Amino acid sequence: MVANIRDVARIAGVSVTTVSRVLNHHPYVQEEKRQAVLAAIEKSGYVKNMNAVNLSTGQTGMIGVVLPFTDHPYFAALLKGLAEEARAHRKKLVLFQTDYQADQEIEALEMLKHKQIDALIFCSRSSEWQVIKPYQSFGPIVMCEEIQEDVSYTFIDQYQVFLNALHYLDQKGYQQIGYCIGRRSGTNSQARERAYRDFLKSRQFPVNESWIFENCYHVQDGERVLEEISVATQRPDALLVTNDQTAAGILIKAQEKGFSVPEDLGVMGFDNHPIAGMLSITTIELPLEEMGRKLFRQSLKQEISKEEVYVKLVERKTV
Amino acid sequence: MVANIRDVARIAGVSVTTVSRVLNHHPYVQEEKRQAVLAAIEKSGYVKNMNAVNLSTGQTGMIGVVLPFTDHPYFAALLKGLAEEARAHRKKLVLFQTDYQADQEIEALEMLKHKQIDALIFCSRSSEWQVIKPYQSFGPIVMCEEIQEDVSYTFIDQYQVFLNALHYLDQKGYQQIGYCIGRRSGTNSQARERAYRDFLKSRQFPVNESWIFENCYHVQDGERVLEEISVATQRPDALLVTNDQTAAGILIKAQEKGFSVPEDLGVMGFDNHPIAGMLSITTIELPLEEMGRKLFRQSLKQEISKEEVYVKLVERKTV
DNA sequence: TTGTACGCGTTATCAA
DNA sequence: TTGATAACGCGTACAA
Repeated sequence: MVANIRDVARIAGVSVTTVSRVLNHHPYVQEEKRQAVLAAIEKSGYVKNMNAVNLSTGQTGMIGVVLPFTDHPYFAALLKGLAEEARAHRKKLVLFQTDYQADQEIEALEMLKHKQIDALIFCSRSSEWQVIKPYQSFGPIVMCEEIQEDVSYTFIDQYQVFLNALHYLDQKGYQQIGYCIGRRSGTNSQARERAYRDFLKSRQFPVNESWIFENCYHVQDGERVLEEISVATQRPDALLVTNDQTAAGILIKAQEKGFSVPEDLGVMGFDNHPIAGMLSITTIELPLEEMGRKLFRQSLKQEISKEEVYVKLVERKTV
Repeated sequence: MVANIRDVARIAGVSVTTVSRVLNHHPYVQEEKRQAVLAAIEKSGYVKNMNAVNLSTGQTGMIGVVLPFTDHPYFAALLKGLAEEARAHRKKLVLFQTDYQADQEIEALEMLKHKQIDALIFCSRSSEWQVIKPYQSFGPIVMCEEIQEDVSYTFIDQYQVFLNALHYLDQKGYQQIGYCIGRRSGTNSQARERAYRDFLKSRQFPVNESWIFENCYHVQDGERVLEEISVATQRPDALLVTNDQTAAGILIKAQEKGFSVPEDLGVMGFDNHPIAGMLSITTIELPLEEMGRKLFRQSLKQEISKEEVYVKLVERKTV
């Protein structure tokens, strides 16, 4: 019933090659035969089976994207940039929402190996580099972190950015600085932690492990952080908060609890998400969509490249 | 260089059929030969090419998802549910971020036609049903709206929900009610508009076209709405706002402009996004993740089904 | 400019 | 339990 290229050829009275040429807009085909083929396609209800094309060419036009969640503004913004660029290149994105589960990352890598996707972009990862590395032989792999390995990536100099932010808080007179972060592991987080510890040491500021708050992603996490602070005996006087959602939660709860910001507590966010504007949060703007676009372009190239993007301090009212 | 199933067969001294059986964990294969095949796979560095499998089976294990943006909380939540269920079924999602461009929807439909994806889920659409309809013969298509056609969908009874919300505002004494919406077109939006007009007529409330605000998706849109209201000669005393982001923008700006909510202006949001909790917005909670999960399950079935999900009023302080 | 014939790598069928 | 062989549908040298 369903016609294939051979049926079309038969009906049109030409060879499959000619049909293929018409299909792919190749030159070297008489207008007359072209029309005959087109008519045969119409008549037979022929539909191209891309799986056969993929098998023959060894490509699928699909690029995999690994990220923990899509419902967090950070990753949503990254994804937006990726999707824009993918559309511009007429490629499609296959989503791997991992929830930071390594097995989902492996599935993505396996799909690269099995030629279901042409390349793979990691917006974040749980797996060790050593497990990812061998898959590079199956296609381009792109990371979103500064990693000292032979792989393409787009990065922000997290160490320097964090250090600058700390200096800024220092300048404003804060001396008991803590920070909120998603997870402690991950190259980006560890660069931040190094910056933090180096800074405290250089300034001889007090170190208090309980001023490092983990699992901070959403508004609720920020509320939790302020709850903890409010009952602590030793309180930080400023927080570096690695996303604006958490910063927002902190502010909301601070108001509730009667903490005044920035007097009792300085709060510096990251991302410059619209919520930061709403609540007048001083924040560090990250060019997430641009990162997404760069990441995508890197996934198209065989050559390894390293791209840096830069942040911008947005001064508002919480520091 | 790269080994295929025939190479493996040759090395193991068996037929390709036997290799295929081992690969697919079929019974009917001697342990001895099994081991030989496994050894041959190891030795040859054999990697399965899924495109060949897809060609042979006519399936890809990929499901397409069409949505305008991924960086809006409404669609992000839907996508989260979809992704969860996809993972549970070991399927992958292919993303079509359309920005409401019909041509992107066509591309998705064409991929279904060309067997690149097994099914297609529309979270929203710009195309006429008539253009989508013929593609149903190529695989399951699932919609996220109540549409009187022979197609699967998961829906909220938008007419009734909007009507209930309007009655609630009425009960609270508001009489000059307007509303904010994303776009006027779309089944869901039109059901809401019908509810709105029917309600006003039944109550003989004034109709004022300028109280219908379009293009409301983000916080900034809400700010814009309140700017407009503040300079209007005839002001609404309450707004139904079809997403919490816009509602939040309205509140922020209202505070700036010295409008008091709910006294001067009642605001009722939709979604029950975390931001609604933060700003104590009275809102109608939509079970978006559940919708995503249902939509995904429908995409796996050939039979057409219609699934309803239900909303919940969350009373807070803006009405 | 056109056609033949083979390659792509797997699964399915059917006979042994 | 195993194997030979035919699909699956398209792209493309190479020959004409």
